[in-house]
Amino acid sequence: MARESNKDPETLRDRLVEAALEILSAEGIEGLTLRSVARRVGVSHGAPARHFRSLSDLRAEVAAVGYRSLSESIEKACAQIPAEPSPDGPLEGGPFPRLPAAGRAYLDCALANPGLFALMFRPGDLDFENASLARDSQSAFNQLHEQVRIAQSAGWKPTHPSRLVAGALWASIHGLATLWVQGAYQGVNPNVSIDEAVATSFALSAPDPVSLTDKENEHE
Amino acid sequence: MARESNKDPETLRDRLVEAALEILSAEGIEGLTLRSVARRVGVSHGAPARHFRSLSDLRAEVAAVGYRSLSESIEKACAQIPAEPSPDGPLEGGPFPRLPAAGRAYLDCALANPGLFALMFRPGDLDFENASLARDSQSAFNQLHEQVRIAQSAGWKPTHPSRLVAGALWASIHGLATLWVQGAYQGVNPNVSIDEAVATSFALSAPDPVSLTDKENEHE
DNA sequence: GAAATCCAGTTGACAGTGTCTACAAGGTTC
DNA sequence: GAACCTTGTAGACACTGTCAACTGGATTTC
Repeated sequence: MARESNKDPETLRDRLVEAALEILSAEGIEGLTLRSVARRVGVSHGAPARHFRSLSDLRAEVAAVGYRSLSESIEKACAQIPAEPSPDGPLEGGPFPRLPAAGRAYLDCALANPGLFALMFRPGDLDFENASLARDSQSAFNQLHEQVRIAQSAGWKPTHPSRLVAGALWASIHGLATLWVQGAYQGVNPNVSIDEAVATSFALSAPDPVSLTDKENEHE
Repeated sequence: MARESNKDPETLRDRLVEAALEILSAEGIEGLTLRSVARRVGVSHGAPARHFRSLSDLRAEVAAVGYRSLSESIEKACAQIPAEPSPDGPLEGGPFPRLPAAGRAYLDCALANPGLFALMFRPGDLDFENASLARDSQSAFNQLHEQVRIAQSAGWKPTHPSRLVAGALWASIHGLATLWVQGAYQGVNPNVSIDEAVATSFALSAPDPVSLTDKENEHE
């Protein structure tokens, strides 16, 4: 969505958001200030005020870019898995592996840019009562929700409301991403790889294709 | 552990930590500064430097208090449930309900003091490579880990490493607490109560006493 | 007992921050 | 051409963390 450096006459507003993303990636969330953004772009410290009412306003804008990017990553990850279950069984395709794929994409986004992820979800930084922010963050959730609905229509946890199931899965993977990014998980559970951690989360809460089909292929 | 206002000749260090907790509770994490703490205690702005090398140092100390309080709450919640399964079935007592109880206690701590919870787990604020901090945060996790071991010894997910299962459960409840405290969950999933949300999380990932015993009492 | 030392808190300074106001330059509109 | 609006500049203000110099009192040492 965010076409980058296509058009040369980029507006200052766009350049400020771009600079903010670069700062988040390079220095983390602590380095993101209105003045550092202005410095990076090469304008005076008061210039950003023409485009963002406050620092919170800039943060919300950058977070929105992050939400869109997250949503696209999840969509792409799901699309790489065939929509129809493959003849080799549900492990190879279909709706069930799409849920772990979506979760893995979520996690990869957080690990790839911890600063941006922190900005998007750090308590106290953003005001989720802001309507625009709520709308932007909704899209990624809807991706997950859609996959949950498909899995439920195929027989997984069909009696639980899909929105609640999607919320629980989101919380599960989000919690792991948060704890991992800040090092809290590694602090209490050292020598565990992120792959092992996420696999265990999936094993506990995501639909298990094997158990769903264990009447057909019990020993696989 | 933190005996409050027992001894009158409290040290300034203790009073600073106490003031920091009050500020977190009243104004949230944004209001916590070295100077605001000094003001509340009634000392000069430079006084805290005698007891804390930096603002991060004060934050770590306050977070440690939060970890201890969290650990005690979990312990207390578990202790209220009989250790031996009751004759009415596993729902009424024994190790399995202790896991949801621990999770619920964790969540209640976050909801009761969002500012302190944010301080304890906000990415970028704390350095979990700090040995003391890691040790303090370990205790609450160990509570959960112990309950997982008990549940596993009773037959729940016995093949998964207990540390990984405990980590996954922690991530699940921690994610819900984080998303709820900052309003992100409500933003995408309005009109859902925290009770419904947490019940769904438990239904997905926590051990289900009913399914474990459904050979005896299938329709309950 | 006097002197030296140390500790805890004060005070002032500095650079950095967000935000506000006044201002200037350039384009647009009537 | 004049009025106006937009956009960026420049300076000020209050706030922050951090540092160094200082002060007063308690403690230690001779």
